[in-house]
Amino acid sequence: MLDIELIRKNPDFVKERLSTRDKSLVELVDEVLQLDAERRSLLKDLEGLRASRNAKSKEIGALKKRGEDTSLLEEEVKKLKEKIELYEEKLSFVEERLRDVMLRIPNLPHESVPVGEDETYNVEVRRWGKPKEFSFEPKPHWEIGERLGIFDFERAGKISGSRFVFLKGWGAKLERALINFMLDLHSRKGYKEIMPPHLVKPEVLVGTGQLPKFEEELYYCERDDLYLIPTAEVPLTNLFMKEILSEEELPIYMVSYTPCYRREAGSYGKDIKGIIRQHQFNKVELVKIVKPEDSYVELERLTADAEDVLKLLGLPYRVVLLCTGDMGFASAKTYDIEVWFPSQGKYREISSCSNCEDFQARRMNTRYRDSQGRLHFVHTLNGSGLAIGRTLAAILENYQQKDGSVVVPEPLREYLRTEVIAI
RNA sequence: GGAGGGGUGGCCGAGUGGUCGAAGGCGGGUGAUUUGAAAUCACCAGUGGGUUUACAGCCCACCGGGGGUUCGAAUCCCUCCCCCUCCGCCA
Repeated sequence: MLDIELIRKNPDFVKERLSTRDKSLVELVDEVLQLDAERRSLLKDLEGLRASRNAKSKEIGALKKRGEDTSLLEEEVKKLKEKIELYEEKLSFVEERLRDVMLRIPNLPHESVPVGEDETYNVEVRRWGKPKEFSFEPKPHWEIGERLGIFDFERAGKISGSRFVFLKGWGAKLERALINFMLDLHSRKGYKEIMPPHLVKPEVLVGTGQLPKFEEELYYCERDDLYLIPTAEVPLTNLFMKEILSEEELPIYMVSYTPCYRREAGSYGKDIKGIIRQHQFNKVELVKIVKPEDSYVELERLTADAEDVLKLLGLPYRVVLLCTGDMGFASAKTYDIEVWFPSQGKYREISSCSNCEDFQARRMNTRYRDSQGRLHFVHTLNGSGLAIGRTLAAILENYQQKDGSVVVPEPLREYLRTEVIAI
């Protein structure tokens, strides 16, 4: 959520920044300004009425103590009460609308973010590793995996539908090895390992920004009014929802492995083959809660920590700075890390590292008290470190051999106790 | 799932219809004392919102959430949520 005061005091700046994402957002700002003015005018009247009611009720109390007659005053307060109720109704209507509009406005892009309406305006900031030259035509990961008997898409379709998979044998083991490898790596670097709930309340998803705008992306359990998490970012970032942290507690670094559940509505036809886009996938997620002045340095470090996973696994990648039009709803600045897929001859997203500044903190109401005793919203960051399924796919493709076997990257060997996965 | 108990400020905890935004304690801040610290003493401090140049003053709201009774609710009623204890069930 944006700071209403910023919108009020500097509407043109807010409009300018938002329109770099999407021109139509300007209308929402105008709506906010109008509703906010309405709200304040109603509130002023209402508070005046309440003040006089309070004063008169107090007087009644005093008069009664002395045994005097109060029926006239009581009659007056009764009339005031009706008027108050009317104003309260009007006000809560306006406030509800204001809140709803506010919750649908995305974060302001940071000034260092390139302006552009789609991914063609993203800027590559660095590359690491050289794509391997194959002496044969590199196969897509699903062909490699099916031949090795480690993917079973058909039976997954039978029991769950499309975009699900059974990982079997070495596939399941490799997935598990990657989870452990990444958790171990990040916890050694000072991230605290967390196992969060996978089902969360609606307000939690409002906190991180998935609700109210992206409801159709989420799995929902109606009987219990709970949502399946689309990423560990949701429970981790919200861990300190509605809390006031002390300055010494910051920064907080967390790492978590969870499955992610996404309906992938509106992605029909995209990546139908393979395990790139699934309704359920595993991910190791990094979340940081920091002081505002540190958040941009922390974003660079977070991104570097995610990159380390690929470096250690020897997978070529590049880092892309997303443009304004391609960034997620809550983010002020995002780096995507894209890993090389030989069969596609392309880099594909495997991690997304974002600084949300105080956007989520406002929604969650997570603050900290500084040494002067003042309250500030924290800044929140998140990044995949990394998406497990896509890492597994990248390993299959980058480490495939002519005979269909796959070499196990060095750091995973101690977890898998094998150097090669063959039929 | 059943029975009972409970949710009050950063924390603990008193408060059962009218100067209660809320006693007291801890923790915090400022000052005094001290060479310094501890201890002691004095004083200051909730959060959000409105008004405003103002973190001054004034006003409004907030005692788990929502609704109700009343001239007036932290206090009474309804409802939901959460926590604790016991029983049942269960990986």
